[in-house]
Amino acid sequence: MLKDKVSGTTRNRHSQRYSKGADTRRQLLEVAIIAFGESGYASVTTRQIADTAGVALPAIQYYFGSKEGLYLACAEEIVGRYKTTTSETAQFAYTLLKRSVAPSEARDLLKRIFSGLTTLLVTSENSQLWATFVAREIREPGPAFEILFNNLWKPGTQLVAELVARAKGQQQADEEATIDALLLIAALVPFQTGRPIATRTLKWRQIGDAQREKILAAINRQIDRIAASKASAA
Amino acid sequence: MLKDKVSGTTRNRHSQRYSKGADTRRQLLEVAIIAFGESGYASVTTRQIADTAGVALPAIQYYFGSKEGLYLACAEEIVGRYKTTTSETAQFAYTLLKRSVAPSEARDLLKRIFSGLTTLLVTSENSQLWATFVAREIREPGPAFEILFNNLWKPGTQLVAELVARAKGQQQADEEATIDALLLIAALVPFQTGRPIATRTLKWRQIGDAQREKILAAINRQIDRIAASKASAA
DNA sequence: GACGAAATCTATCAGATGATAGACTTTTTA
DNA sequence: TAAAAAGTCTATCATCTGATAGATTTCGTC
Repeated sequence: MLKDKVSGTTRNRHSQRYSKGADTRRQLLEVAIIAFGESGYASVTTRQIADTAGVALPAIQYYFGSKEGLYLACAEEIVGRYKTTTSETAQFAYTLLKRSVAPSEARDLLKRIFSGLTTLLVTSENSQLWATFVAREIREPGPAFEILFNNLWKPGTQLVAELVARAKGQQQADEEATIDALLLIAALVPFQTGRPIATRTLKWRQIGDAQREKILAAINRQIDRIAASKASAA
Repeated sequence: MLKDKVSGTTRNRHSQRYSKGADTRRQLLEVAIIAFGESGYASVTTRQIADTAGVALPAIQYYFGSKEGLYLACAEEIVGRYKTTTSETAQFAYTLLKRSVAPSEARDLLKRIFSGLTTLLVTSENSQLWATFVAREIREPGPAFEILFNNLWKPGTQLVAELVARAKGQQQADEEATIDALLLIAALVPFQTGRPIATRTLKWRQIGDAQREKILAAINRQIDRIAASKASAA
């Protein structure tokens, strides 16, 4: 038997009897994140996942309790991976925010962050997979909404909003800066969630390094424009 | 019997025997657009639609042939409504584009268009319903993709791209202008597709007139910023 | 008023889906 | 080496889902 169906961390209490299941569990998670991300919770069947993962159907119930349990486990797995990937930059940014930040400094850090985000969400094959999972759950709140909102979205938008405010010469993010931050983050949507239509509209066959540069240039233009409009009507 | 299952326009050929079904058909469409828009094709069951519409289950097969037929009919219905709603502004814009347009003129027209779009997609209750339908099909191409892409998305983005180019002092939309246009359109996403998370991030309880003004102000800021950056590195 | 097309209904089917039962296999431990 | 835990499998269940069959009702036409 298995105790904690969701996190699955309760194994090897004081003497592990037999543990090979970690591989199967990981394999199921891997396949499920991709499948749920591509097609959504309702469209994916447990049989599809089990078949693709190369395991028998009841393995899902065995390791995750239910289809929904598997879905939640995917979200937790993603949060873990994301935090690992972005911890350096995030740490640096939070440290910076504690002291007074010059507008140009905030602007450059914004560019740096969005360069990383573009790579993470648009270019890198591996992260596209879970990025679609997150994007879907964020725009259509489901069982995993809270965990993704609190761990990914909320800290991310807050950071961007604070930096936008600094770039505009303010000391703290107000509502206007937060809205600008949302629009800036939304600039990634066409190339992540909206990839099929963006490539078609721009007549791109793929999004490679050349395209990545053009996207980044457009986002940097937008950051520069925000920074340039320092004294806003308030 | 009924001939054309999808468009359903083949009735009353030369002498209509008996026709009450138009009401039922309309009612099914109305309910289906909302349901598909809210939850997506796979998550909605034909029974849900039939029950909500207050008709028996086989009515869907009778009028639309199949669930997918109903879905396609929804898309056609939406295209019709959208064209009706936006034809004035669109006509005006296309006429304008035929002659040389001053940057300030293009900028103002952009603002006017996005003011209308914001009302259409964000404020107005009626259009939110089908807007979610369109947004979903656009980002996850399904059976109705082609019709929505060709009739709504393509002409819309082309128009915005041309105006963005003019606002930047160019005579024609190049790739950079098209990307800027995509980012501008993407600015609506947080408040349409991303409404639940945007309201939560901004601590808004609803999106009323006050919020609409703030959104519009942010979009206008972005348009002004684009127009201000006329001489871009090319 | 009778005929027939149009429309709507009840009942049912075949397949898919999430979940479970229970037998069998693998590995650890004592 | 035998007991026990962990893991995996086949077979099956109950339910849901899209679709169909076929009877019944509605209403314009002649």
